[in-house]
Amino acid sequence: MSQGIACPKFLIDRKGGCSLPFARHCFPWDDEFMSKPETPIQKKNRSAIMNAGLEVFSKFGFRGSTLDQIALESGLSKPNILYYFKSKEVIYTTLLGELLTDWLKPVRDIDPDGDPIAEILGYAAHKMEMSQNYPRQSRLYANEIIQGAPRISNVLTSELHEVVDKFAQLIKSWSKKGLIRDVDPHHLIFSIWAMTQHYADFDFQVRAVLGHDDPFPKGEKHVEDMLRQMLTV
Amino acid sequence: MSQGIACPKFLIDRKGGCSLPFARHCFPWDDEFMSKPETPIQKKNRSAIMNAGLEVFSKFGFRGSTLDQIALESGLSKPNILYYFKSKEVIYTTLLGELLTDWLKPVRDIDPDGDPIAEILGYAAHKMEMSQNYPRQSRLYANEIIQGAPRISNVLTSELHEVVDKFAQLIKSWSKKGLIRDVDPHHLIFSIWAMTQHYADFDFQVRAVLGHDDPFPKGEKHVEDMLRQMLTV
DNA sequence: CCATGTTTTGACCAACTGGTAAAATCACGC
DNA sequence: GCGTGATTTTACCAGTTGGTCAAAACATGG
Repeated sequence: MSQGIACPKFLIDRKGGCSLPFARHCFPWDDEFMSKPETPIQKKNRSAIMNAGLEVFSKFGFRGSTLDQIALESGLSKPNILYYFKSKEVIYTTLLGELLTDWLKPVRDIDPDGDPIAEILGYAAHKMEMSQNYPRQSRLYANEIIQGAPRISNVLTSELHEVVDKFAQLIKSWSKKGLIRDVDPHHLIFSIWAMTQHYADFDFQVRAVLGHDDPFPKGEKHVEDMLRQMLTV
Repeated sequence: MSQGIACPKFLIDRKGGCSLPFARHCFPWDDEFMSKPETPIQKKNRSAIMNAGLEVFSKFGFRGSTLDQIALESGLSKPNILYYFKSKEVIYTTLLGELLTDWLKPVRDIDPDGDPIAEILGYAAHKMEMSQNYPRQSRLYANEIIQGAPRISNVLTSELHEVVDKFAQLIKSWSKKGLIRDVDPHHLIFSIWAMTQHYADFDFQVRAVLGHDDPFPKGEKHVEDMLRQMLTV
């Protein structure tokens, strides 16, 4: 996953200032990106907090998670966590920010000049790997959307909307050229998201239903099969 | 949605007793199903609480929701809510119980002697209507599963597992008879769930991406198209 | 080994949480 | 219109919550 700059622009000033270290001491130069480089100990603790936050928030959502849970999970004390991140909200939005970067990149990376079916299937396969290897990120995102995306609605209606529209136009043009079947591009994208993220978000149900059978090799094959059938002329 | 008996067996005794009215007064005869019939006012208030609980729990999950929110939403005072339901947990599990009944029924109703593609597409269409008309139920369920289904894992591994296996066998037999393409039945079911529930759980994202275009007529068409392509030999 | 800045902690707070108890109010059959 | 049980409210509680603060402990370059 991306390291990313600590404070994506769209998240600034939701609760005053950014989430860089020394949040409470550094407000004057904080927004100005004058911050000193991270010490090893800062790096270690900040990443421990991010990891613990991901663990907790992805399960219980923002409201359902507590700093005490994150403290326990990260092995740091609560005040110590608030030394590295100004508030619970900043931990959460920082996680969301990193996530969105990783989420949007592979859509942007789709090659308009590549083979249409290979490009689409490749994207789906990539999403499938994300579900397999980073299920917590997917669940964090799902939690936020289910709530009505209170903290990222602007990103959804601007950046995501834009990037998806572009992808949809590309799909449409492939259809027109007869390279793939005529499909509703937006809803095709939704079904890719739905089918792939399902394996992360509903992991528990999937495994409960399958018993001891591992979901992944077969699941990926199935999704590929499904899309290929849908797209092949 | 089903009215359902107020207290499904599998939910009994999670936090002592059932969720019938007069919960606190009626413990002796509560489990014995000796309860008096509901008065109109009980009916009204209990349904107001259920509705408010659904509204709140579906957004914030169990941990993230508060009785105060439910009180506000339902227009009743907090102690009054606890007069009708013994605890926050009982409200939640009652909702989950009703939900699971409605969730499992259409799977059981699939006709082994019907036309395979019509049966599968019919089931998908039904799930799609559920997403359109009862999105909060879907989100409540999603929230519970994301958390690892702490209160319904036994139902998932028993009743759901069983009912899905039966459906999967049916699909397999249809494949063998050459009535539909050879597909992985379990993962086909997952993709139906994923694609249809996506329109409820990710409603906000879907609408953000689509702009002013309504998701539903086209979404349903797309899902139908997708499944038909997948299943037609 | 000391001085300075960094990191961690313990004590604390006001607001909120789920839940209780008892009194007050209400509805309705007689 | 009165009595009885159903319903609602008021006041309250103990535990949890996000967050603060000042002091203590630590690290580290000189």
